[in-house]
Amino acid sequence: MTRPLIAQVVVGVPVEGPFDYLIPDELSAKVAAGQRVLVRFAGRKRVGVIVRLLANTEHTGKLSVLMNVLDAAPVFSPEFIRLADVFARRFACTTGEAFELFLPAYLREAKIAAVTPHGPRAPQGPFSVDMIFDRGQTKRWDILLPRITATLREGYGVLVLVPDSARLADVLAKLGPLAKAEERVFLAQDTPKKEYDRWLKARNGQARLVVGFVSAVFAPVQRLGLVVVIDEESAAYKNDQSPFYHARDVAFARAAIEGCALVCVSSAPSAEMWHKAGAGEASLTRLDEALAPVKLLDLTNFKMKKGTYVSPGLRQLIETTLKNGHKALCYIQAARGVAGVVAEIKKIFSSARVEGYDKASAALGTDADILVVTQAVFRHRASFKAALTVVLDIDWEFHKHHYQAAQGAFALVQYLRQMTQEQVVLQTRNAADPLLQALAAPDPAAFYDRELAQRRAMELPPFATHVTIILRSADFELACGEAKRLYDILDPLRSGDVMVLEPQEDRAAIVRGKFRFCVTLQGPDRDVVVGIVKGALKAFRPRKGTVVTVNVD
DNA sequence: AGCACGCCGACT
DNA sequence: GTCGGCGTGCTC
Repeated sequence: MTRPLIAQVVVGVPVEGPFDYLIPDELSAKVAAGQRVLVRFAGRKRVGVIVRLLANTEHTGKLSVLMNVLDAAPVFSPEFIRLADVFARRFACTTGEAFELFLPAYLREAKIAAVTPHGPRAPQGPFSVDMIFDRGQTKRWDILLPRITATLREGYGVLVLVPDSARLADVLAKLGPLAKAEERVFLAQDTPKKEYDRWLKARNGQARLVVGFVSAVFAPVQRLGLVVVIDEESAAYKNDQSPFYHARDVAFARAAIEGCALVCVSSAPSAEMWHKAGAGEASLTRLDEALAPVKLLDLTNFKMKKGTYVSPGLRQLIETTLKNGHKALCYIQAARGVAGVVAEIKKIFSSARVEGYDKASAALGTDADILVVTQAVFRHRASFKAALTVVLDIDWEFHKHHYQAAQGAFALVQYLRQMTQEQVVLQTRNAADPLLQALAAPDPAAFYDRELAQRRAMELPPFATHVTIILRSADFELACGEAKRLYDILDPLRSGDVMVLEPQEDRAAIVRGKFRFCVTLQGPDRDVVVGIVKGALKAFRPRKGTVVTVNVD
């Protein structure tokens, strides 16, 4: 092959590219796909990434010349170049923006990365997906630890994702000596230099076991042999800003590209993963464990004072529990606040020790007879147990108006069961709801079957893709008008099975003083729906003062 | 995204 | 007259 003269480069801007650059003689020995380069783009210097080298260009205008090759070796492996491509199509951004996301902040600027060349490619293969459904929290490690150990022993790298710092502590404790020697934890709140140092240790093959949060899914672990996603169903895996990627989905794509194993672990698998298992796209391993039974406490015939939660039925249950010298745990949504419930319960059970526990609490009052808690209690999921657990208002969880609400309520109940010895009671005014009954059924498959049937009927994920385009502005009229204007561009683009929903206020209508409107598209084929959105956004230029973001599923 | 170009209103 | 607002086009 003749010496490549052209480097195709992508940069972190919302235009797809790639852009062709001439390779000057003095740089010809250093250019390679995956290299970071310095280019002049639209009149100013930018850091870009070479995606391919070509012998000639198809671009008719005059070409600019590569200014510099930044690093001694490519920062990105061929697998990462493919991941950027897949990521951009999946989450509706450009390849250049994907590369920027993959890099630690320190390397988004023209600093030099002390990277060593990639080793020869030797996939661990084959690509496989396992869903471990561990109803408790301990048996999973009988599978995970040997797998992680074996993968490391064979000379392959391991990436473990955890949703939050409580899980991180649990996981590091379980990994024990393995973690001491080799783990590298990626923390978002690190300084750029520290984040870069850790990134570099993975990239240069010194850290072969990496444990981290959402964005650690991009950690450049070398010779990747195993990706583990702990508590796969956690909402924390969804990136909360644009691009709104889901770390589990990225892990899936990454394992497929690298040709390695993906293991998802959960006590309450997402409906998406349960569906994948049913469709043969993942193996399902069920680790059964006896858990406290779940009962519905029907409030239909009780008139309760507004803002109170203790029904006569619940009062009896708690009395019995206290009489037996046992503890009761009352779960309330954080937004309602624990203080009011603590006051109500103290009034009823004047001789009992009642304590609240939420995000702000220093310690869990383990001596209390009755604990009123929010989701913050799951920091103690592995250690604390009560005889009786009550979800004071399961309907609030169950009827949040987004499609993962029932899934979230199911997970909540499963976690609470792990902390309960005798029974979990759900107070409800919808005791006849078949999905809620399925949620309380002894066999978890009952819940998934019904939930997935409903999602199929309503054309919700995983049976369809939903893409929401959010327009935000400090000016209400502007945000509203822009949403309407975007809708008018999208509407004629829809094909037979793609629906475009009328513009409406976003679920979070005002965030930090910005009004939010959204336009939602849905359709059975993700590539088609995302393609339409990308096409429309190319033609749509938001007016000054409005920001557009895209959220896939 | 970010920049240049170009067209209209209100100021020394 | 011309300064500067922002709509529009373009980036190898």
